[in-house]
Parts: sequence; C-alpha cells; structure tokens
Amino acid sequence: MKLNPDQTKAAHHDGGHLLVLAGAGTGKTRTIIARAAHLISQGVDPKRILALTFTRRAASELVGRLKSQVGPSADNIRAGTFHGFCLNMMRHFPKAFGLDQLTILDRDDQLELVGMVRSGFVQKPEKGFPKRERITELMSYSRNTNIGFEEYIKKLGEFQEAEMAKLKSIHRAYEARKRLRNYVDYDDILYLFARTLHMPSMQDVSRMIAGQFDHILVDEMQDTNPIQWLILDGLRDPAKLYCVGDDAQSIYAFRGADFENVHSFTTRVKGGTVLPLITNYRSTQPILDLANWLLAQSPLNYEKRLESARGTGMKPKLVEFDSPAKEAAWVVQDIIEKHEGGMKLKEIMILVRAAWMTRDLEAALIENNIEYEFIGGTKLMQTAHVKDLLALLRSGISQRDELGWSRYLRLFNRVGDVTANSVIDQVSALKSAEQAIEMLPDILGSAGKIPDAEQLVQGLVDLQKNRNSPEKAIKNAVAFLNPIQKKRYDNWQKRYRDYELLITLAKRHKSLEAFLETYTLDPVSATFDSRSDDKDILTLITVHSAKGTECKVGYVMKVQAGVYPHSRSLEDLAAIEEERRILYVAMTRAKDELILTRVAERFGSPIFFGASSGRVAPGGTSDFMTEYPPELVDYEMQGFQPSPFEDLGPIIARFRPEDN
DNA sequence: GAAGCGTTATACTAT
DNA sequence: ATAACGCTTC
Repeated sequence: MKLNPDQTKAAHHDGGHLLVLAGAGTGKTRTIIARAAHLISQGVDPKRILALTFTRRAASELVGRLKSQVGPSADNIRAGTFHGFCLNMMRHFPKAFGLDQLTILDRDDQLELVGMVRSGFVQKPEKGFPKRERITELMSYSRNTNIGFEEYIKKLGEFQEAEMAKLKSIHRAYEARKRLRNYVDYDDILYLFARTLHMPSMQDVSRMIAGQFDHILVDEMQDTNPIQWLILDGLRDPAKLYCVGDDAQSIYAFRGADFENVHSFTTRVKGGTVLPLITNYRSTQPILDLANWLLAQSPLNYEKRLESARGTGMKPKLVEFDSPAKEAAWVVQDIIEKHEGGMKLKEIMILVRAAWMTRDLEAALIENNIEYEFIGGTKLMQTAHVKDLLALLRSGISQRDELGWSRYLRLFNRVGDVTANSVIDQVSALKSAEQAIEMLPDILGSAGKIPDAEQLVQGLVDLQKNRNSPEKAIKNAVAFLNPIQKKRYDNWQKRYRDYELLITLAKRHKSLEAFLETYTLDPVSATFDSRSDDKDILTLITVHSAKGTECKVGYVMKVQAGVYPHSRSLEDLAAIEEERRILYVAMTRAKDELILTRVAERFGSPIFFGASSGRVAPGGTSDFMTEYPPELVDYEMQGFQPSPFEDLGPIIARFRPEDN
C-alpha cells in the first residue's frame, strides 16, 4: 500500500494516543488499514486490535478492505460497529451484565413500546403533548449524551411543569417495562456496556474486557457521542487509541455526536497527539473547488481547503428540472448512457438526503431493468409481512415478548388489542415459552370466542419443534402464515419473494435467537443482499450512510430549498450548518464526476407535507446552491415546458404549495 | 364492548 | 407504506 509521508507518519505512530484529523478523501480509512497492517507487521496479535466504526456500512467496508489489503491475518482483528461490539462483549459476560435472556428492540419496536406506555398516561388526545416519536427522540438523545432525562427536558425549556411530570412518568414506566420484558433497545446496548465499564464494583469485568486489546482504531471520530466516548475512555490505557476524524464531516448531531471528542482530544487524552492530513487523493480539483466554496460560505471557520493530488478534471454539473419525475427519468437515462459507454454500475452512486426521496427514481430504475441496492432506508426486517413472521418466531422464543405476541395474536380474526392484552398478561406470567404454548388453548378459551384459536396454537407448536433449525422453522412459518397474509396484502407475490431471502439467511444460524439478534442489529437491505456476491449493481444511498465511501460518478439529487438545508432545520443556525456539512459530504464522495440535480421551486417543491410544507429559509427562498459561482459549475435546464402562463408560474406555485 | 373497516395523517438522517 | 383515527358491524 502506497502512503504519502504524512500518512506513513500516522500509520507508524509510536507515541501513545493519536488523532488523525483529516479532510474528505485524504485517506482516513487508508491510514486505518495501514495502521492495522503496520501493527501486525510489528508483531501485534491481530486479536488484540479492535476497530470500531459508527455505521454498518463503514464497518463492512473496513472489514472488506482489511481482508483484501492486509491479508488473512486481518481476519482476527475485531472490527464492527460500536453497537455490535458492545453487544458481543455483553454476550460473552452475560452474568456481569445481567443479560442472560433478552430481546433487542429495533427502532420500530421501541416506538411501539413507547406508544403503549404513553397511552397509559395520555388517554385522550392532548394537544401539544409530544407524540411517541418525539418522546422516543428525547429519551434516546438524553441517553446518548449521558444527561439525565429530567435534566435534559428541563434544559430544553419547551415543556410546562405538568408536561414534564408526565414525560418523567412515561420515561420511568418505559424503563420499567423494558426490564419486565427483558427488552434492550439500541441505546441500552451502549449505555449498559459503558456503565459497567466505569462502575467501581465492576472493575474485574472492565479489566477483563479492556485487557483484551492493545490498540483501538476508531473511524469517524467526529460522530462519536458522549456515551461512545465513555466506552473508548474505559477501554484505553494501556490500550492505545488511534482515531480518525474530520470536523467538516460531522453530520450526526441528532444522535448526540459531540465533536469536542475531536476538538478537545489532546486535553481529554493525556499524551495524545493530533496529526493532520491535507492532500486529497479522491477527487479532481473542480469537484473540490465546489466543495471548498460551499464550506467557505459558512459562518463557521473550518480552516479547510482541499487540494487535489489528481489535478484538474470535469467541472461539476447542476441540472434543473420542472418535476421530480423528469429529474428521476433524466438521471436514469444519463446512467444508461454511461453504462452503455462502458462504465460499470458499481462505480456510480446516487446520493439522497432522505430515504423516501427515491420513490420516483426507483420506479424509473425498475422500469429500465437496472439492478440497484438501496443503502439506508427501509430494511427488509421493517416491512409489515416480515414483521408478522418475526412476531411468530419471537412469540415462540419468549413468553415475555409482548410486542411479538401482540402482533402475532392480532393476525387472527376476532383478536384485537383487548383480547391480545389479556392473553399477554396471562402468558407472560408463566415460566417459559414452552409452558406458555402448552397453556395457550385454555387461555384463549377463557378470552372469549376466537374462531381460529386452534390454528393460532398450532403455529406456535410447529415452531417449537424447529427451535434449533431456523431454516426449517421459517419455512414452516412462511407456509403457515401464507393464507392469513394473502388476505392482508395485495402485492403478495412480491412480498413472498422476500421470504426466500430470509430462508437463505437463516441457514447461517444455529438457533432462532441467533438469527433474530443478528438481523435486528444488522438488518438486511430491502432491495438486495449485497453480501451474497459482488455483482455489477447501482448504489442508491443516503448521504449519512455514504460517509466514508466513494464513487467514480456521484449524483446528488434534490439539491434544493427544503432539502439542503432540510426544512426542519431552518430555525436553528447550528442545524443549518450541519445541513451544509451533509451536502459537503455528498459532494466529496465523487472521484471523477459530480452531478447535482434539482427541481425548480416554483413548480411546487419543496415537496413536503403538513406543517413543513413550503417553508423556506428566513429572508426568502434559498438553499446552498442558489448563488453558486458560475465559473465552478456547468448549469443545464432540462424538461421545462414553455407555457403561456410562464410569468404566473411563481405566483401559482405560491398559492398551491401542496400541488406536488 | 370489542373488532373490523375505510379514511386520513404522517414521514430526515443511524444503531 | 404504514399507523392512527373514527365510524360501523358483530
């Protein structure tokens, strides 16, 4: 692996903790790989190296590159996401963490449980009282920033005394409910691990865990939040930290990311060194010029100008459309032309701000038979029909899993909330899932007349028989649910195919529990299982997921008001600046060609519903690309129909913002 | 009283 | 696309 002098200095660093502060494309991941290779060549046991990333995408990329560039010895490096690592450790020491039997709640489960708890305190709709989404957000943020819930909502200053009292009760009830049901949500995974690591009475355990590692490599340090910092802090010394980060790419404030972890590195870490990397190897200069310009417009001073080692190249393009459908059609057509010209689809990436923005695009891709993978967005495990199946599996595993039981029970005729809850109350009081299933006929009998009670029980009995063969269990469950689901879902054929993928995945696991846990923490993409092989397919990706990756040609869609910056962030200057960084991250993914597309605002975008509809930045309509310097960008207009009402366009649009 | 059904509201980003 | 809501049916 070729490295420049600065990169070499970083990779070979031998003086304690190190922070590599490096701009986009300067080779952060490269130096992590090189660092691992260097350590191994110096005789460090790969097992004693831990590599942590923030997103699953970054983790899988790191693992892949370690394999291909360091060789087989890299297989023993422990690499993964913070969540994956923490859970793994807790599984190894179940007694210390008190987590013998547990079910992990994904975001949907969490929302549902919070909703159930909330309804116990808010019977009638209360105007202005936070919905379950907001409450979940509040609890999650306070956990990740390690601030007490009470203190946090007080500090926010947006709630009245009575509301705060109620929120506090809901929070307490949610925590109690999780304990009762053996539930652990994503935030708990980090919190429980961090807490034990720092508990004086748990020193034995924390020494045992920290003692496993000599070197901890951390990717995207600017995105770590306080709880993740506590984890790193608990693992270091004697282990050495090797962190890479870039404050201009900090885009996870909503998760409590704290870039003090970067700015105050040397004060927080005694004997720490900061090493900058300056030269960009990824993109050609015209792409960097535009990215540099974008950052320079910020009131914040990033003290950053990316200089390309690759020299000049194609100027970024900005293409404007009069409708989202035309935008999508043009992008797809442009890709087809490039593909026919010999470019591989896997060298192209389409970047979007939010997952739902690919609707038109996906339709156009399917129409043109272009295979793609969507990273970010709805996962297979989150789709309704798969959740039905998982509910059956979960009910068979734990009598206490009320979310699983509730969903399964309500699949059957004449079973709704009330019946389900009464069954759950009785079932969860029993000792085991086996006993629950044994007693179920009696319980159902006393719950009232349920026409398909026998069938309901049979589904669980069949499942029990195949507890240790997930493949068989899922095959049976799919067949069992088939008649019920056929009635429920109209596009049944399409949904049914998802089960085939699920069955394939199940073959890799020895137990249902292991199967469920793996895919809760690392859900499969709804469009394609990229791990099966490396076919030539197009990548659709959210900007957040794309951080740390690169592509030859990058399309950034909907670079327009309401999207960059997002209409939800307009009140807050800090939030707007985070939006700027998001666009910056998007632009700096492209190596050779950067194409920005947008839909003209007078035709009804921004395309939001409800309260956020049509909102624009204070002082009038604007987005980051409204006043781009013409010498940096090639502008093009596409698909505009000349209209006799041309002059009225903006006025009509103003009065009909919902037209889209 | 509980379930079922049609209508309406809601949706950023990650683990 | 799915959840929540309100009205009708069992």
